Formats: sequence, structure tokens, C-alpha cells
Amino acid sequence: MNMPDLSQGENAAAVNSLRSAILRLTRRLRHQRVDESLSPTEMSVLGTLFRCGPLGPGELARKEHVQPPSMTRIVAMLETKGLVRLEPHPEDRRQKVVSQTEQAEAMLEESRRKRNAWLAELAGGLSEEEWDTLRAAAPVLEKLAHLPMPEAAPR
Amino acid sequence: MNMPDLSQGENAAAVNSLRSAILRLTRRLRHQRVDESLSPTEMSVLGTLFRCGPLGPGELARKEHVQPPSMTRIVAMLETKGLVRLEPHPEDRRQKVVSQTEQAEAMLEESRRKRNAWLAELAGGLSEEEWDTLRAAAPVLEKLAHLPMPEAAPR
DNA sequence: AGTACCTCATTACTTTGGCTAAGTAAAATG
DNA sequence: CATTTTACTTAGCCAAAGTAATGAGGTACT
Repeated sequence: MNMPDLSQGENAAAVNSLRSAILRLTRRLRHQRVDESLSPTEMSVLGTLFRCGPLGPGELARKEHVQPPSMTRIVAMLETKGLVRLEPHPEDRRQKVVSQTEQAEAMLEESRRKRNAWLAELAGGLSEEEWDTLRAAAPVLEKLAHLPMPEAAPR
Repeated sequence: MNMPDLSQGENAAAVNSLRSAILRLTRRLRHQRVDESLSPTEMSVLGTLFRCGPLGPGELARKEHVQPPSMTRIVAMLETKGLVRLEPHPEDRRQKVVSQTEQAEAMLEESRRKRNAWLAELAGGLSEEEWDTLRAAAPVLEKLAHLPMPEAAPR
């Protein structure tokens, strides 16, 4: 395959600044979480559950790019907080099914409101064009996050 | 003309998917660091130092959104690896000045090459339009990372 | 000048959030 | 029916960042 190496330099620069921006944003998000009692990842799991419906821990781990044991712990935490139900799979008794509770739905709604407030504040700092850019970038970043990694696939 | 609150719903959705994509990307980056011996944050600090020139630990901490003690640790680590020099401030003896060494410059160059290779692999997964989108989004994310936070009340 | 306060960096300790390795139970395969 | 595979879990570890307290150097106010 022929690589458009003309754009590689630009892409490298973009990835460079993307990487550091993402790192700093992550740290900010950790501090400014909308719900004090939930880690960003736990929040993200709830979001995935909301979007995709009930899933097994393994599937969930794959989607979140976390190892299965970590997901076990996260799900356990969410369960003790009453945000998630953990039930046996109807057909395969090895598997389990994680589904969100009504309480989780309420919490997501609450968090959505808070996030809107936060956004309204932040909106002053970005122009409409910049928001457009972010809106366009979001799905691409999602894709990038799930893209199979060529050199990191030794298994 | 048109107030931005019309687009708040869309922005909220964008931020939602931005947030989870960023989280997952961060975890991927942690695994796939170009240089095994340096954490992503250490790498980022080096980059900042490269872009902005010599800075004090405090300033650096603020730029990276890290607490001062963490930056002290990071700088110390970088110093023992010979990537950074730590000197007293000429005028204010409370302060110190961190500057990168020639070795750091060489390492950044090396890492740049590796990143290009990684990119070339990944380029197959994204279209040119998607790359354009990312290139456009990078500076906006940078800006977002450094935007003053209204509700982040100083404790 | 001296005292009170403030700022920057550091030290010591804790928390968090992920990982690997090993274990158990259930299903699939021969 | 024995073996291997799959799905989740348990246990223990480690790295990165945070908080609280310390110290040393400046600043301001009478």
C-alpha cells in the first residue's frame, strides 16, 4: 500500500498535540467529575450500558479497553452503589449480564443536567466554529479508540 | 444573532462521546507508549519544555494540570534519566528552572520517528477526511485543556 | 529592623485504578 | 467421559497522581 507520506509530518504533529491535550483533559476530567462518587471509567461504563443495553462483563471490558478483572471490580462497585444489576445469563451459566437500574438512569439524567450547566459556562470559551470542530471530531476519536492496533496485536 | 444554547443539546452529546473516547484513548496510550521508559506525562512534560523553553516546576505543573508535588517527582525522574537539568533561579532562590538537555532533544527526535511508523500503520484505518478532522480538532482540544474553568472553585 | 505572612518546592504518606497470574465453574469438543 | 476452552473472579502488585505537612526564601507593614 502506498502511504501518503506527504501528510505524515502533519499527522505526526497533530497526534503529538492530540496526545498531550488528551492527557491533560483526562486529568481535568478526573477532578471535575460531574458526580463525585463515580470515577470517570465507572461513568463511562454506565454510558455504554445506556447506549448498548445489557452486556456481559467481558464485552464491556472489551468496549472500554480494560482487562476483564478490572471490569469485574468496576461492575462490583457499581452494583454496591445500586446503579447496576448483575444477573446470570439465561442460557450460558458461565456468563453474566449487567444491566443498569432505574437509579442509574436517574443519575445519568442528573449528570446530564450538570454537564449542560458546565457546558454553558465553557461555551463562552469556544467559538461556534470550534464547537463544530469538536462535534465533528468526536466520532473520529471514538473510532480511533476502537481501531485495531496493527503492531499491538501479538496474540 | 443566534444564541449558542440552541446547540447545547448537540454539544452535550458531543462532549459525552468525547469524554468516553478520550478515556479509552488514554488507556490505549498508556499501553502503547512510544518510549517504554517514559510515562505519558513525562513525555508530555518534555514536549511542553520543548515548545515553551525553560520553566519552573510550578509553572510546569499548572500547564500539565498536575499538582506541584507530582511535578517535583516527574522532574526528578527526568533528571536522573539525564533528560532535564534543574538549576536554581538566578533572582529568586525559592524557585528553580527546568530545562531540557541535548539528550532529551535526541530522544524526542527518536520518539518522533517511532510515532511516524505507528502512524503509518494506523493511517490505513482512517480516511483522509478523518485525519483532516483530527488535525483541525487538535488545537481546539489543547485550548479546551487549558481553558479556565468557571465552576472549578478554588478550594 | 523585626515580625507576620505568603510563595515555591519538597518530603512523607495515601488513594486510585489499572495490570498479571492463578483459580473456579460451565460449556464445547474429541 | 476426558480434555480443552471460555467466562468471570480472586488475590496481590505497581505506577501515577493526590493531600498534608515542612522548610526555606521573599514581601509587607509598622
